[in-house]
Amino acid sequence: MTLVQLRHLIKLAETGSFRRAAELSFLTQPAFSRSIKALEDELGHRLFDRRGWRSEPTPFGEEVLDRARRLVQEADHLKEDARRVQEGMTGTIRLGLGSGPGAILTLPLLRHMATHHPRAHLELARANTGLLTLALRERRLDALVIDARSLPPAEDIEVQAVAELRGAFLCRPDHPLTQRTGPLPFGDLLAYPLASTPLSDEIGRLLVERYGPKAHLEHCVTLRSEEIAALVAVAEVTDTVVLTTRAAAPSLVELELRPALQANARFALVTLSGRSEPPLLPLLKDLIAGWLKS
Amino acid sequence: MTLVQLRHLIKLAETGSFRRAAELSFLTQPAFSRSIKALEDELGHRLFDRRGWRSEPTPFGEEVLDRARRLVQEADHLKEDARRVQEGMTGTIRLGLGSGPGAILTLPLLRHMATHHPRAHLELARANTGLLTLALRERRLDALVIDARSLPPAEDIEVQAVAELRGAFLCRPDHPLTQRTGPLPFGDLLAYPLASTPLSDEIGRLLVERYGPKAHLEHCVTLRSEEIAALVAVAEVTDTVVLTTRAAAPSLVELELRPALQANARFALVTLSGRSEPPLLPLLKDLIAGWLKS
DNA sequence: TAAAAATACTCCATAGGTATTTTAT
DNA sequence: ATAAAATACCTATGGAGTATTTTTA
Repeated sequence: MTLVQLRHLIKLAETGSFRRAAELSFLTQPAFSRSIKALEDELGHRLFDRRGWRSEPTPFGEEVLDRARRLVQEADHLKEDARRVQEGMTGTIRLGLGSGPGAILTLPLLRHMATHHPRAHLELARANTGLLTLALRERRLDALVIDARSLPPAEDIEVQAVAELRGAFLCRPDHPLTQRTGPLPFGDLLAYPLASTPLSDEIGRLLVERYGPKAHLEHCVTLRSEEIAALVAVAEVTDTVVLTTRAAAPSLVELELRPALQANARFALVTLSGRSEPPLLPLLKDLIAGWLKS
Repeated sequence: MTLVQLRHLIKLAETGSFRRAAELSFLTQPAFSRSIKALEDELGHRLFDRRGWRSEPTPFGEEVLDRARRLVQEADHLKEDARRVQEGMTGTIRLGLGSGPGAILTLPLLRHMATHHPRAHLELARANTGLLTLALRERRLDALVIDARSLPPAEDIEVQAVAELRGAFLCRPDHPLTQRTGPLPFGDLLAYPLASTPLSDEIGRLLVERYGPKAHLEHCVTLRSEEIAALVAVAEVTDTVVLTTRAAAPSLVELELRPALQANARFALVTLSGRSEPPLLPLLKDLIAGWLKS
């Protein structure tokens, strides 16, 4: 029993004639007849009553036809969807987002897919690097967007840089510190709450190196959460200063320090090496890179 | 895209190895690899990542696998059900029953199918001969069981005799007429209500011929309904005499007349000529013939 | 009798086998 | 270094074409 035979049976039911159905199937009449006969032999019953001018399905044929139509239609859907996946119109992608990328990308990603790819499935997971890489290795996720600095190098993992985002100390526009002119010394920040996500050791060392032992993360950070959006919301209504990427907090303003912070987040796309990427991934990669470039 | 290719893909997913999956598919490894490759080419994507020791589906492959499993399973079900139809274990049959056959056969038919063929679909329709033959011609029914006498001969219709049932005048066991000894003259019946279904002209003529003008149907039948069961029910609780087949009224007793009635119902199986019969029909035919013979 | 389907035969395309190379761990 | 998958090449089976017969309205 092949899909081709089932298609022939359906064409035959549509036309009621072997000759005509053969034409529509781009076959000669004998070849078509043999195809039907092979199906009848395999199923053990006559499927069509040959009645000269117009043939018609046997009762058994009617039952087979019902199921054949469903089967063939599902096969067509499979092919059709494969074509659509090819063109990025549909498909499934499960993306893990680290803290920073989550804050910046969640909304634009959801919005873009909803408007431009309504038939595509996007699944977002927000978690820390450790959980995300675990999920990636277990094939629960297809790719991650995280800060490359938080990722321990590994053989089985592939990292593609996506964008470098400047880190900064941010506060609300009418914050007392914004009244001051010229770059601030780091010590002046310490009068206010300092909020940040859990940062990598690398950033910690850089801060101490630049601003002295007072800048030790354990010491100076008073509010810590993985939820950047929450930290930013707090900074909007209090005197809290937030250490994060500029892009994650469009409502806040940047504080100029002396010396300048010059610490960047290196957003990267992380995938399992040796595994083909889902068809939608290149599209998302371009999108994200485009957004973060500006 | 063929069902065979989809089966191969599924085997591959089960084993994670081309070599092993090839074995299980009774193919050599190169042949198997080509089958997968052909599918990949047709769908436009790699379905499996070849990773030496153990291969695994690509994200796209996972999506295809889901649908492939459903498709193949449905195909298997189709074949399996065809086999079951072959063996009379399942299938659908739509049977039309005339008045007499309906009264006698409805219950036994339903009971037998329910107990011996629980997976088979039986659809019964009770109506008069005209409506039944119409439904048969429109393929709304597969076969009829009716009294052959009520059926006008036609080219496109095939009639197989099933059984001849003796017609009789029947009444309840303690009916006044049963007290009398010896055969009754027809006139004695006229003191009581006479019930019957609408009978054919042939029977009408036979009655007049045998018992005189008083036996004209229009004249002597006081209760007429297509529902034999209802007529019998009435005869059980009143002095009504019923003219019908012996088998339709097991609770009643037969009245002996002089001359004897000697009118038979000729139950027949009616099908459309030139149309294959449903696989279940021969079974039903044998059943019915068996029941009516006794 | 005329149109449709089945049969007889021939041929070729495609699926499968064997031998070998390439790839990945 | 070793096992697995891909490639190259060859073979054969089954599906398709042409010519013809059989069937049915």
